[in-house]
Order: sequence, then C-alpha cells, then structure tokens
Amino acid sequence: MRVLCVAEKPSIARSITQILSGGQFSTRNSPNKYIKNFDFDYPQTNSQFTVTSVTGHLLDHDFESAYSNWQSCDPFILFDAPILAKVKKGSETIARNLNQEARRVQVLMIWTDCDREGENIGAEIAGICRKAKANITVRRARFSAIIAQQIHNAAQNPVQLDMAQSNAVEARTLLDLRIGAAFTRFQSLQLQQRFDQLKGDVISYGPCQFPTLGFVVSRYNQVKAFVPEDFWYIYLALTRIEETTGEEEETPFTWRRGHLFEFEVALAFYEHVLENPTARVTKVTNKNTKKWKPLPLTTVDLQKAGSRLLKISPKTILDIAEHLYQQGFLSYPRTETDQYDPEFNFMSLIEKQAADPAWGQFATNLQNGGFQAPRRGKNNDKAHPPIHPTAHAGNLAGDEKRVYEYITRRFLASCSKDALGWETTIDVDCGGEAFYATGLTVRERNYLDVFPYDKWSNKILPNFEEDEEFMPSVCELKEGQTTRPSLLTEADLVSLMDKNGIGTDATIAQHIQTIIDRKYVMERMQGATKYLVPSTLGIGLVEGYNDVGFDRSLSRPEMRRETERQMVQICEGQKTKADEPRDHQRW
DNA sequence: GCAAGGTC
Repeated sequence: MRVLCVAEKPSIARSITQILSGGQFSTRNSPNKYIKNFDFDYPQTNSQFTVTSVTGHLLDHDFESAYSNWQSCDPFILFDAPILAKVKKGSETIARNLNQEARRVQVLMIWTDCDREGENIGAEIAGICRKAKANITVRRARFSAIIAQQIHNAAQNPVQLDMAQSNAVEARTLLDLRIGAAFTRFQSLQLQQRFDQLKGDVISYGPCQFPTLGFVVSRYNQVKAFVPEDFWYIYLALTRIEETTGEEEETPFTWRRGHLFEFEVALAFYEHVLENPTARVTKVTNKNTKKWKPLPLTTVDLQKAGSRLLKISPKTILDIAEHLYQQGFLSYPRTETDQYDPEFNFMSLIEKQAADPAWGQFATNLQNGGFQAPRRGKNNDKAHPPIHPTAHAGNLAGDEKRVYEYITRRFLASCSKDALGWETTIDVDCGGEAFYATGLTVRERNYLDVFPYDKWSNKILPNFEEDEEFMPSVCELKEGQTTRPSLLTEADLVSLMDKNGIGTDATIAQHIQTIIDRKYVMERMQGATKYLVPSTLGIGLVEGYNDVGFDRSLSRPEMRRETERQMVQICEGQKTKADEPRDHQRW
C-alpha cells in the first residue's frame, strides 16, 4: 500500500520522516523550493510512505469578481455575496505537488498540527488530493508532540478528520471576510467623501484590529481624564550607625494604613503619634521566601519580554525568532505551551550550551546536579513545546544575538532552581499606629545567576529585638499625589490582547502593526519605553462606534469573544457553520 | 484597495 503523509510545514515533515524511517529514506525535490518529498518503507503497516508538507493554509477566500468593485456594489450585499475559495497566490506549486503525489497513492494521511487551524488545513489538503484522485482514502494522524512513540502510534492508529473543527474555522473565515470587507468599504467611502485628508486611504475595519485599537484609545482616555488626588501618610524612620561599616543608615517604616485622602483624619492620627512618640517593636518575623524561576517560554511571553527588556517590537521579535528557527537554533517560535512533555530530553539541550563563554559554566553546573525540572504552566496547545534553543549559536550579532541570548538564558533558568531568601519583617507600634519594615537576605541565587533580567537583591535591616523601644529619628506627616496612569506600552497591549482572546500567538504582533500602518495609532518614545498614542482618526473611529449605541461596541473585545464562543459550539456540534453568518446579520 | 489565520 502506498501512503502520502502531508504535514503542516516542512520542518514537521522532516521530523516525522526521521522517526518513521529510522533515518533510512530518500529525498526528492518538489515544485516548491521549501518543500521536499521523502520516500521510505514502513514495514509496521506494510506500506510505502511518502512524506511531504504544505506551508500552512493553501486556500484563500474572496468574493466573486462581480463584487470586487467598491463603487458599483452596495457594501451590505457582501453579507450574502458568494465567496470563492481558491489556491492562494504563491501556493500553486504546493498544490501541484499534492496533485502529483496523490495520484501515486491509495491513502492520504493528514499530519497537520492538532488544533482547529490544523484540522481546517487538513480539510484543504484532502480537498485538493480528492480532486487529483477521487477514491483516495483520507486518514488523520493524531499526535501532540514530536516524540518517537507518539509518532509511530499516530501512524499506526489513524483517525478521521474532525470536520466540525474545520467547519468552525471556515465559519470564522467567511464571517471575518464579510464583516471586514463590508465595514472597510463602507467606512472608507463615507469618510473619504467627508474628509479630504483621507482621500486615497483605506480605513479598514477588522474584528481583531478594532478591539486592539479600542484598548489603546481606552487607556488614552483614562490618562486624559485623570485628576490627581492628594493624600497624606505618616513616615517613620530610624537612623542607626551600621556596626560593620560605621555608616549611618536610615530604616524607613511603612504605615499599615497606607495613605489617607482626608487631611484632617491623617492629621489626627499624626498628632496622636507625636504625643506618644516612642516606638516599640511588637514582632520580629523571620521566614523563608523564594523568587520563582521563570515559566517555560511562550510566544506571547517572548514578545512581552522582548518589548519590555530588549526594546524590540513584538513583530520584529517574532521575525527574528522565525529566522533563528529556520537556521535550526530555536524550536518552533509560535506556541502557547508553557509546560514541557514529561519525556522531554532536557540534558542533551543543556549539554549543547556548555560551550558558551557566557553561560556555559552555568549549563555545566546544571548537568552536575543543579538541574530541576521546569515549572509547569497552565497552557498546552498540543502542537508545539515551549520555545527553547535547539543548538548552540556562537556567531550571532545584534538583535538576533540578544533574542537568542534571552531565550537560552530563560531556558537554562527554567531548568535551574528557584532563588531562596530569608525575609525579615519588623512590626512597630508608635502612638497606637502600626508600622513595618521588610528586609531580605538572598541565600541562594540559583537561577538568578543566569537570568540577569530578574532583579532580587539584599535589603539588610539593622537588628531589632521584640519589645525593644526606640525614638524614631524621623516622624513626619507627608503629602503625596496619586500618579497619572501611563499610556499603553506594546507589552501591555500584547497582554491585553492575549487575555481577551484578540488574535493568536502568531497574529497579535501583526494586528498591532496594522493599526500603526493604518495611522490609527502612533508610537511615541518616552525615555527608553515605547508608548502607543491614538491618532485623531483612531479616536474618532472608536468614539463613532461607541456612539452608535450597541450594547457591545465594535471597538470592544466582547464581539470577538462571542465569535470564539460560537466556534467552540460548532466544534462541539451544537451549531453548524450555516447558522453563523445569519446570526451576525441581525446587527 | 477589504479580514484573520496558517507559514517561508
């Protein structure tokens, strides 16, 4: 029997081939320069296998040409206009390869990622192969990690494609196109007519880009509407001569009440303290504490860290990681998974870092007993492991080097131990009011030695005994003001989108780029931090949609959440894709 | 000229 295996991307085709063939295979070129066809015998199922791949989705959706002219077609017709699926521009060679290979086999086995998009890509592949060979048998291999035992198991126990999941994706695809095209044309034409300065600009609407814009505008409005408030607090401090250094050291104590917004009340407390100014130590607490090592790295985390620590935009970070992946230095950089498979081979990867001049010694220490299995996060996309270095890269430069370094240090840190410390809390009573001071002694730095991005340092307190009394050297009623919230940073925006389900790990950065390209949002540097500021156009669009008076504005994330919920319903068989567009036409 | 989702 001849079997054609099709993976979602070339790298997976190669891995599957390695495992199933045991390394004995021959390679043929395909009409596409990225894709190879691998042939070998698979005696376990008495078959001859050919393994190839696509590169993600093969099809693109668009309206029939009768609907392509913006002027001559009412945008609202687009909600009902027929949509055609055709092979994407640039993917013709991939489709031709499938066509040729399918003719040679009896069975098609789909090896796309085991997620919704993977199921849909599988259906696209099946469609193309069936056109080439109508009676081809279609099977689905299910695997959640590139591990020999799982891959063999998947090859020997194939299942069926899950058409419900595929249909859910198709429903979303059509919905996004209809809504996006209709609203984009409508608002572009309307606004271009009203405002000369917008002539020639596309004013796009998208179900992801608008909530993204909404977050930026909403924070901007909060900043603008902010009115600072005065508050008051009692500040207590004791100056002592530090025994070892002979220097004066001031130990500040924090008021347990924090700060108060009414001056008279704060003053009353303060006067009471002044009448009884002797401070008494009520309690000295010592306890072990630790600073947790970082979780295994996801795409969203990498983008946040990159923006915050390396000052590289989310889009650029992903591009750099992609390039490092293609060179074989990194695992697949688009992943939601923050837990490693129990069988993951950490040691062989740590070994590869032992040669590095900067962190090689740390890697060696991990090999010699310093290793501890990484923490397990809550997310698993069942398709890819957390981002980790797969080879040592010694000759990188510039931002590539910095990104690789962050990922590698983070990997080594996650394989190390939590930092351990000793925390001291001094509780003090003064005039009936409670104050406290906290000190920290770092006992074991552990992961911190390889991960300079986390700060945790000693804060030494002088010795205090329980029931000890002292006269504070400072006791003041201080005034402060609430501080204005800051504009949104790129890292904040990535977090908000992730939390609200706007976009995916692979697309969040693109949506941010889109609202910048559309001139809805500008980047503004303040010191070393990049903030996002909405333009007049961006603010106007959001205000416009808010004013329409829907209970859920199109600039809010709820609409996307609803689409997501309905996709889950399709996956679970409670709805069909035919329900979807009609539902949305009501508004 | 419109979207969002894969991946190169």
